Amino acid sequence: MSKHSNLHRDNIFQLVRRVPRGCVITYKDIAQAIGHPKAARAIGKILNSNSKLVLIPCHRVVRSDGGLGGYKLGVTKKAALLRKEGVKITNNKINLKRYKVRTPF
DNA sequence: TGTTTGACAAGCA
DNA sequence: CTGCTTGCCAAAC
Repeated sequence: MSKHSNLHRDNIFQLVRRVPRGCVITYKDIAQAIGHPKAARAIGKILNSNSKLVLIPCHRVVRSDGGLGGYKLGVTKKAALLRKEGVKITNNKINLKRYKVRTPF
């Protein structure tokens, strides 16, 4: 059950899985990490296929402008999860300077 | 195999 | 600051 293009997909999921509680990462950061700086748009599409929402905290993936982005179960749910982890959201925006992970990639 | 679709991003008016 | 346009990439049609 291994298709070749799943390599990136798995990279993405494993990367997101490392994002600690109370922190966020951007779609763009992920794109750069897998070697496709311009593929941010495709990241969301791939995360959308994430079936293991509990194992992979994709609610911690947000837009590079601090916007929430989307979520399989709706942005409302996403915002609730983030707030529960201590991430403050003001006017539907997140302070990346404060919550974004320090790139250990 | 060509076209359309999105959980994006950057530039510009 | 807000809204529109163009570029990108993987997956679904």
